[in-house]
Amino acid sequence: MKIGELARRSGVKSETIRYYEKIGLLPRPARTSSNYRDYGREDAERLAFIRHARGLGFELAAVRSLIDLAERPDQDCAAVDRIASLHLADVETKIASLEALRDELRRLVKACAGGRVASCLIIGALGDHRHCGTDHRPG
Amino acid sequence: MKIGELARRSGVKSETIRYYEKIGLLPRPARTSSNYRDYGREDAERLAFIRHARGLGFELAAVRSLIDLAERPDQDCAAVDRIASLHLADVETKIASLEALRDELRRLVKACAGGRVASCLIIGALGDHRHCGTDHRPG
DNA sequence: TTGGACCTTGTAGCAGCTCCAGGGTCAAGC
DNA sequence: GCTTGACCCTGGAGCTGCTACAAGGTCCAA
Repeated sequence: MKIGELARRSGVKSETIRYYEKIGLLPRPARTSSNYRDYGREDAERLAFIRHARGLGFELAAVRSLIDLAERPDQDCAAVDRIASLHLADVETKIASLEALRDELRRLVKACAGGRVASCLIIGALGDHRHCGTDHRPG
Repeated sequence: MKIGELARRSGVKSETIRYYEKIGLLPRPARTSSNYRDYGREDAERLAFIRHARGLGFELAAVRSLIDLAERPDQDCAAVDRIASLHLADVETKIASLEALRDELRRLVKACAGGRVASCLIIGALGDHRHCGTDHRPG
């Protein structure tokens, strides 16, 4: 199977597949006589695994660890659980800060009653020094 | 005021301030005889505006637009409202997909009852082809 | 005069792709 | 046999929003 077909089957773009290979997330596949990448079932499965993990928001480093773990079936799966739990906590943190952001944006948008920019409450809030202490940035 | 003091006052790092200048978000400030950047009150206010907007999660392009608008006080503030509303919608979308992610991660983590990797439900789910259709990626 | 804190510039790095240029390969149709 | 178009190859640049160097200049105090 050439890269295009693998891309169609997996839902991962050819460029991304090549990128995964470059960073060592996918092994270098066999090559045809004309130097085209030639993938098999195992490659497709590994790529599917990566796609699922990425779909769940795991970073590439975490995906790498998960693959390593999946290849050592005898080990205790506590390490897997740890990676997933850390990621879950991370997602929960992100949600919380985005919710705080959302609430503040809602207040601002609601307060805007139209009119000139000069009296715009959104612009006013952005220039307002009373906001200096607060920092909503996630992470 | 030199860049270090502006950084301390604004809570924005010197490197970031220089970066904002480089991309044209801050104007090039006056210089002292020894070529140090020399900032005034207006610069500090503009930087505070940027920091507030960034704190609310606006992208730099949006911040640029907001600054442009803030400098035309006679205009209708509908454009401001539009930028903020779009951003709010964006944040809400992100929250929704993160919540879906969180729910799925919670299910997985909960399902993991310990034991060997071979029987780990998390690893199992990642390799499972039934997940192929779903894509949780935000954006 | 020496040290340390500050400033200057330019460049490279992070994540995770995405896209492009400039070329090679291959099958179908005329 | 030749062209067309779809596909493949490599290497490198670009995206966001900083952050972190390196290598040097400036200034003030002990």
